[in-house]
Amino acid sequence: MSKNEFICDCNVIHQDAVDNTIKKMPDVYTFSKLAEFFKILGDTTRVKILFALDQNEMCVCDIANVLGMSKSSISHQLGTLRRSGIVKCRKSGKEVFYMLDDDHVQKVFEIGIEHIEHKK
Amino acid sequence: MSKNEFICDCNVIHQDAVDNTIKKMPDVYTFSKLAEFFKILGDTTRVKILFALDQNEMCVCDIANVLGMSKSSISHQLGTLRRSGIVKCRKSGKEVFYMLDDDHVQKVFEIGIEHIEHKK
DNA sequence: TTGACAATTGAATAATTATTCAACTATAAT
DNA sequence: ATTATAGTTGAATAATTATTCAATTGTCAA
Repeated sequence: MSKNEFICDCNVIHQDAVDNTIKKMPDVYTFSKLAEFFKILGDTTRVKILFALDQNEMCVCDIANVLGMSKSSISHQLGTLRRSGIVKCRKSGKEVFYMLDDDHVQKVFEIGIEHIEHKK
Repeated sequence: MSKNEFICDCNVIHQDAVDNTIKKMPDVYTFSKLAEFFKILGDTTRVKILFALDQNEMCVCDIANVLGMSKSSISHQLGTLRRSGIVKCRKSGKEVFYMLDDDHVQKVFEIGIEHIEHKK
């Protein structure tokens, strides 16, 4: 019984590549945050919301109308986006205006769309 | 009963912004593909795999050892990544080497990590 | 202060999906 | 041929999550 069986159900084949990669691996927290970031972007409703917010800052009712969905559903998703630091908001009277938090989101978005167009 | 109630449970507040945004909205297919692309990236196991493949092309057993997971689990995830056009592979004897499909993935990855570091 | 409306929130349901397990295919070596 | 190993695959389970519904909060106008 090799020591690898404690870790995995198969042997290392290319020891150099494996060691080299393990050495460079970021910590668990970074991977977890990175995956969470992409996961939040990975939903049809949320990419539509982000597209809309990339055009203009908007309030919940406007977004609901653009997407043809309920206020509640949009508000839930905006909450998710806000808690993940992807959008931010400002209040004005009864309305709450949402906007993209920073330009990383916008960049990732653009490259994402580029990728989709490229694959067509 | 306003005509908006057929579409949504609330009224349009800023008609210009709404109309402007609707006019620019890409088709459903694009949003669907874009969301799927991000969804595939949005998993801890898959971002780790992609990080590894960004260092070196690797076979299934090597990746399994780097991540300390089973061959089967890694193979399932590689299948998902391959079917989404995010990784590609080449066979060599009994082994199958996986690598990133193109540099869009790498770019999105880098900006993603940048975003995480920036938010720390 | 009462009514109307923008927005949020918690609970429930329904749908999606990651990993495990077991069986299987394909290639290489003895 | 037989054995061992790399990899794939389908089904099942367990966990996660998007939307709906109903109730609630906060703000403005009459």
